[in-house]
Amino acid sequence: MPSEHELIQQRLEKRERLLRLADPYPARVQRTHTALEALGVFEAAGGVDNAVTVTVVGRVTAQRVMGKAAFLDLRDGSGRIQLHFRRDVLPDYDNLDLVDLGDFLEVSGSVFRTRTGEVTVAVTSWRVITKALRPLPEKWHGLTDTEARYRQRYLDLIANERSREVARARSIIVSAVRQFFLNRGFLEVETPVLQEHAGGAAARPFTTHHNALDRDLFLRISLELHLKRLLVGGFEKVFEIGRVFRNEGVSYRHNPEFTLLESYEAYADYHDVAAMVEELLGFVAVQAHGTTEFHHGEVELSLKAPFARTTYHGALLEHTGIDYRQYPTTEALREVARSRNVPVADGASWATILDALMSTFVEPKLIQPTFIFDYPTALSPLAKKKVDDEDTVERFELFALGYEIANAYSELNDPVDQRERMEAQSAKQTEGDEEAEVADEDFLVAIEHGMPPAGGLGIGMDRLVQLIMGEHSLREVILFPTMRDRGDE
RNA sequence: GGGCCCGUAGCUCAGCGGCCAGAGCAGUGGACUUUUAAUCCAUCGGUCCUCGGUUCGAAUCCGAGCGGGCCCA
Repeated sequence: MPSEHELIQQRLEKRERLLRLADPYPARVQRTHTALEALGVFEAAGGVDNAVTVTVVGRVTAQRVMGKAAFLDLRDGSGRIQLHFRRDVLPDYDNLDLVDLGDFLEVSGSVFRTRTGEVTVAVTSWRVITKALRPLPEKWHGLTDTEARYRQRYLDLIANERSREVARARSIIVSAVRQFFLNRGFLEVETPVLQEHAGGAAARPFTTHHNALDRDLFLRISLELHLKRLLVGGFEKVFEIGRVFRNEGVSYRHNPEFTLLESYEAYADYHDVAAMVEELLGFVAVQAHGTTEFHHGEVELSLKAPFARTTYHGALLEHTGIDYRQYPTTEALREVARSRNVPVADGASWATILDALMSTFVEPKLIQPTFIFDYPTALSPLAKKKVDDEDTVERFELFALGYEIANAYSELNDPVDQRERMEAQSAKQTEGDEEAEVADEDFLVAIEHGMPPAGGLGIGMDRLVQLIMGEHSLREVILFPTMRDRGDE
């Protein structure tokens, strides 16, 4: 782009001229106050002009030059402060010609209030501490192009307060979740990302290769099987917040890498976990918003316990009139799906079809947090069966705003049952179901040594941030979402 | 998977068959010592996403592709 090229050339020339005066990229800078603190000490000193002197640093976001004086806006991590430069006090005033929007300055001076009322630094000395070579987005409209916001997030963060707010909220939410589990005596652990078998969930893994070992490895798709090994090892409460990878499409709902929380608590069951999840969401909401009741646009959301509770069978029956127990075969269920215009792939299993019915007719209706208990065994190869019902497992999922937030089981710890179900999944994979679980012999050997009864939980952290912040797209809560190649350049 | 919308200057956008593609901001030059979307004058800046087609003539119409967004089952 010739025009952009010209803008960069002009700035490169200014950089050269600055280099002749002083290094415009110094390693060390002075700073006595942030912008916010500078405003604060001025007020604390009684709002008297020139009573306090500060040195502040930050990025120039606006310039209003009037011949022999100039006002610049300086922004740092705390906020914004105005600077006043005067030719009669600054021998190097003319060097302001070398300053562009986007450059970083270090400035010293006394603080005063202008006649229009703005607290401002009367600059007595200044220097460039970073010369920028490319122009920033426009000051008034900012950066609105969604694609550019995702591909060049740094520009989005410079231009859009909301993006900064979401990023900060994410940090608060993740740290609140961590604090919640630490407070309850859970041990935070880290388990392998590179694995021999990518198990613990139904998803296609990414494959990679270890050269020295000359062996293919997979990026993990869940945290489950290693955390359970730690239960075998004797830790009673463990959790991990980690990145997992699923080799699926990219959209506003899916990113190939996302952040998962999983926790396991020995001697607890899924009802204990449900109670804990209610507390957890309430805690996180209070940390982020100061309250469990908040709204996103029209939607009033309450994360105050207790949440609504229903069952898988009951919810599907209520919203569709379908009693899935009457359709025990794949063919019968496929016919039901067809009659409701739910598209079903040719090779789809009974469980997959059932899941399609749930996601189509039930999940989108669950706006307030709602627990769905007791899933079909066929959907849940790692959960313990109900005592009185072979076909149902002790599992719940929590939904809110129409999507899944949490997934929990009374964990299957009968090694014989676990082996049978893993081998059944394995057989499905051999038949071509690429999302079926693979048998992990090492894991099976581990639980054959005895894994205590336990309640396990998984929460998609990105979804949780969406829920708390009311963001529609996953790409708004992931700083650097995966994007397709643009194909040019 | 289906439908709709968008892609024009660094940024935000207009132009929707007809002189040479425009505006604001940013940039450059000038005026201006309390401005704050500063103001005023002048000026530079384009692969109109890509490829193909229709036409005397295409940013504009048609087709395909690429990228992005929204909606639906």
